[in-house]
Amino acid sequence: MRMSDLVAQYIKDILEQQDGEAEIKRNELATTLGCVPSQINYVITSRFTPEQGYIVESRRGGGGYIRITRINTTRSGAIMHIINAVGSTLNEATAEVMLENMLGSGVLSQETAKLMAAALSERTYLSVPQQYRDSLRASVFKNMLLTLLDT
Amino acid sequence: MRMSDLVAQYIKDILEQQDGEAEIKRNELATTLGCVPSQINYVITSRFTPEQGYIVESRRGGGGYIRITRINTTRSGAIMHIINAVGSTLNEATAEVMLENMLGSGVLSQETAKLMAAALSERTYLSVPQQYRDSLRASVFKNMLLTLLDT
DNA sequence: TAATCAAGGTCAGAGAAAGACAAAAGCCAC
DNA sequence: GTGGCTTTTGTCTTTCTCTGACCTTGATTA
Repeated sequence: MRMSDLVAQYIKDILEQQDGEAEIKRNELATTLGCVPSQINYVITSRFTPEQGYIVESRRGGGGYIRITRINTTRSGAIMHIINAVGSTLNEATAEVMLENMLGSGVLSQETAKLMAAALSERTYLSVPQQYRDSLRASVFKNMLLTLLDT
Repeated sequence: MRMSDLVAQYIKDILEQQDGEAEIKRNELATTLGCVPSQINYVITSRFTPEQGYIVESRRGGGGYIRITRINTTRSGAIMHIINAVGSTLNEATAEVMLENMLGSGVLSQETAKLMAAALSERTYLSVPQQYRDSLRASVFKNMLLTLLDT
């Protein structure tokens, strides 16, 4: 197993145990896992980005630390958030961005995201007059998201 | 026997042993079988394509790999069958029966089935005049099913 | 306040893997 | 034997990982 995976796993374990928040000491962790300190930075910048649903804060100097927080600790919370953000109409581009974000933050699986993208794509709505499409899309999107709340 | 056949056979053996999933290291395999690494790429692109029922994922860099997954042909076949069975219109009741059948035969997961049901429900289409709904539903259904073929 | 110590941050370079692609070599059908 | 396919090989590229040297920031202490 790669060193980077090991470090990532270690951090994820802490996040899991501590409800989405992990505070580590860079040097200490590097020593524990037997790697060089900058490896920790590498892992954080490559695997714990905002894109992937994490916030990272740190502090230097004596008593310094690195704190990694998982955004949207609960899946339902994230989904509710999106549902609320969608108004009565929704265009395709916006829908796609939202799907990508949810995919990136692990709220949706690849399969689910693709499925939803298909159900929201303009191409799928060709048989319906343009004037109805954006409100239809909003409705489809929200109804699909609602079903994800109780899984 | 040709080198390419040897490589293909080797991969198929692993797929057989490991329940449809083979993870290999390109250079290692090349060394084992006594060929050049790009030979492996050739075999994969010529014999393990999506058309032939495989999904290939890979990763470069230290600790990289190539993962080949055999797609479940029974599932794809079942999905294709449904797609072909749906005409240019589809009412809610029929859609629901189809979903239930697929759920029952394990073609769809609970989550996927619920998601699709939401995207096809009459309630979701309230903003669209009735006359468009059944063709819209058919279109949404087929497009969603298509995305399930390559997973 | 200045010096010192204790963190973490940055960045570039080396190395490890896979990918792309084109040239060369085989193999058939005709 | 020629044209067109598949196979084989090699070269160069891209992506990802790991490391070390040096930098910046914050706390402590003389």
